[in-house]
Amino acid sequence: MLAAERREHLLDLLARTGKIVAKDVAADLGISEDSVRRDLRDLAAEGLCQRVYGGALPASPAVVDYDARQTVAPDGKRQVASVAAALVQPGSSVILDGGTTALAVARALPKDLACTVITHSPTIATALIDHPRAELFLLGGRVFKHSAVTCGAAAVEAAQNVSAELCLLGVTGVHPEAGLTTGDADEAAMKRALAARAADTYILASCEKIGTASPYRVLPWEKITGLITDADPHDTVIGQLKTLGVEVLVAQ
Amino acid sequence: MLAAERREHLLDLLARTGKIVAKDVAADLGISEDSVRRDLRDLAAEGLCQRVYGGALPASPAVVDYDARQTVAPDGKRQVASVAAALVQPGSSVILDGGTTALAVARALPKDLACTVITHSPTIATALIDHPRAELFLLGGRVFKHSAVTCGAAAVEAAQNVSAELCLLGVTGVHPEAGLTTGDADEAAMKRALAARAADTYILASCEKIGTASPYRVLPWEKITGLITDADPHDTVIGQLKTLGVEVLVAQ
DNA sequence: CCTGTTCTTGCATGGTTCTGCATGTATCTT
DNA sequence: AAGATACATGCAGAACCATGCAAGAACAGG
Repeated sequence: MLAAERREHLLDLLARTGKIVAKDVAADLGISEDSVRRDLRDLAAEGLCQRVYGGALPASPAVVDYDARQTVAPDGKRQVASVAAALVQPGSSVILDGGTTALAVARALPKDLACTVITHSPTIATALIDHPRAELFLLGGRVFKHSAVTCGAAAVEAAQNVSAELCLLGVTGVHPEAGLTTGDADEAAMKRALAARAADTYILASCEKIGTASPYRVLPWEKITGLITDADPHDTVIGQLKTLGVEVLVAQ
Repeated sequence: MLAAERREHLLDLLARTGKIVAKDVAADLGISEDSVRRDLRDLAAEGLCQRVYGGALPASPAVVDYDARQTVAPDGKRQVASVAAALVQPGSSVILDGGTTALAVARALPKDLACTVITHSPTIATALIDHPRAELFLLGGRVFKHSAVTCGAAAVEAAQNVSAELCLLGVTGVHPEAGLTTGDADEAAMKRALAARAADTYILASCEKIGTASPYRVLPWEKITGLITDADPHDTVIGQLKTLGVEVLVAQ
């Protein structure tokens, strides 16, 4: 592993997990703690991180301000994203929906993960440009401005030509009776088309979506593999979903 | 193995694996590490990679990010963009290429202009999300990371299904004899496909492109309507182009 | 076909940078 | 307060690098 690459890795880790433990990283990468410490010292000297006893933390808020605004996903979404990102196997293909939670998933993917990402969101495509080993496929079509994703006939048609192991879908409503719902008919159709092209479909649902419903039905429960959420596992709605046979992955 | 071929190999390797270890490549190709190092040094000098101890990494994404996000396009590009944006008639359709100059054009479009923008650049699509009256169509396909645009068979096929009054195309080289050129074969093909779908094609060429050539020919002079540039109108190369019958719009 | 020039390549050299270890010190935990 | 953990420093070996040089290939002109 190149020294510069190692430093990249550290920054990436810091951005994703919010902290670095020198000992752990050294063990992970199979290098001495001294090297890690030296790197951290250098990074701190450049203002890229804050050195603390035992490891490092992100640089002071003032410095990361700009990045932070971009990366700022509420904790819940970040946790959901992190669980979802872990589902993506090296070498596999994943269909990634648009939306802020899906964007958080894109950002939670390790920088050096070799996988194929298929998406209908230009925002997500842009976010993944700097993942050198990720193969990117963008589904074209009319851009639906409200959600910043492509939708409509052309986009659905484009989706017919891809397939993947995994589909990670965002929705705006998760309700025991109403099912999975969203605010636009075209968007709902697009989500259906995406889900149909993957072996497994997981729903990304940060806790504020649970128990709510939007006008347009996306999918019935039978069509999905599971739900990823940061909601309290003992929540009554979550309980109802489990009764319906939905696999619930809880992000804490 | 030819020197140029070797450099291609290095760039390819860099794009695929995200890093180059001089030692390994030298062993793989059966050449001395010195040659590899010399190549890497040259590539780095051209900004095509970032030289680090032990090998090389992709040209710093941080720099690209910075450029892309900061609205600060160099004055020249902004002037070119402003002239190009003025060519877009209300109610018309325009095919917009990727690249920094095209991005500047997108930003130069009046916020309330009602038009249809067709693009293969997710970056440009994202930039136009907040133009409420602009209809946006994104051409899908495999994302070519170096330029952040979709390229390849699927993208070219998608381009066959659109048409427009105007096409605004960026290139990396504008040369009287070599014609319009760019650095990637797939990208060149995509640009040709885009130009073929518009009644008029204008080339966006900030002054540093004038008189230079890249490996792959995009279009001959006959296929384009005009050139938009901020170069000195009395420049000898510009004079030669005019002699060739190219309409030159000079941005001041 | 020959000759001189230019470019490329591999090698040798000497300098620079990196890395892991050892040591003594600082900091944390109990 | 004492033990454990983390740290900075110095050091030596290793890896890496720029430079200069010479041999060879490619090329142009005669």
